[in-house]
Amino acid sequence: MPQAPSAPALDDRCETRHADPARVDLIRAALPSGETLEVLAETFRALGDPTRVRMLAALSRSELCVCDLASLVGISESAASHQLRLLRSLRLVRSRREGRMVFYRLDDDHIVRLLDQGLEHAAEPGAGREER
Amino acid sequence: MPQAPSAPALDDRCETRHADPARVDLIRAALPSGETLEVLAETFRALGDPTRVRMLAALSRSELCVCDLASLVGISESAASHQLRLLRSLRLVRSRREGRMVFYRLDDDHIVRLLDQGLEHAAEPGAGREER
DNA sequence: CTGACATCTGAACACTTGTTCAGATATTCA
DNA sequence: TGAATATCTGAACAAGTGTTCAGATGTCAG
Repeated sequence: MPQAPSAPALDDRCETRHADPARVDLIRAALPSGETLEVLAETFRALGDPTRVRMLAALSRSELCVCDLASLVGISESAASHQLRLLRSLRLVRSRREGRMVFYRLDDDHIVRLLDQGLEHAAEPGAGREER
Repeated sequence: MPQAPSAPALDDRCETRHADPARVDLIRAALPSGETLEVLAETFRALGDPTRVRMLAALSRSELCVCDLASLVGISESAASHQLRLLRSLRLVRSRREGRMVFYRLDDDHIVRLLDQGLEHAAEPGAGREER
């Protein structure tokens, strides 16, 4: 941890002023790797769509096939299949074929906890987009 | 669980066949309200951006001002301000003015848990976009 | 008040995203 | 095999998103 020996700071921006850059560097170093953060964001983004979150909420109740899922959330089976492929690629859901049908369920309890945690926040008093 | 009394099912789609519609209706009824799911999705979507998730991860370590946050994640201060407004409107961060500077921090422990939960999933062996 | 600084804001742009559509694949039954 | 069902897939379009840019607001020092 260098502690800014002399450095009159040629570039006298705020970052080199009040909150010394050393602290910023420390925080930067403590952050998860860029790749991990990328995966994290990708996962959250998958949860960040009304259609998909409905599908996942439904799947947290019961295993379901594509067409039931589609009718449940009110989209075409094609659209559902596209979404399920995304969710599957991120290991949020898992598929199981039975005859001509494919049943989907949440991949693990992790996802349930994630949904519940989010619901807790969403259900908080005065949640949801309050300007200023 | 009712067991599909008669119902020859005029509309012989899959939804009325194997997984009886009654079960689907039960699940639909058990889902959180549409508005809650909307807020939930909006919250997750806010977390679903690499820039924002970096900002939040940084804020989980320390309170920071806009320009430190901007330099930390490598975007302009204007862009940071835009993102912070979004995060603030969703109650994910909270601001505090001190002189000309504005410091941001996570709104509550909820957010930390949400991030940690997501990180746990993202850090899982073989996480992150595996095709098929 | 004036100048400097930190942050905020609206408009506009390139880029991404979710859906639809048409058709392909896979499985069952006659 | 051939028809029917359930799901999957690629291309393409409309809608939404994050950034940049220029300028506005609010705060402090002189």
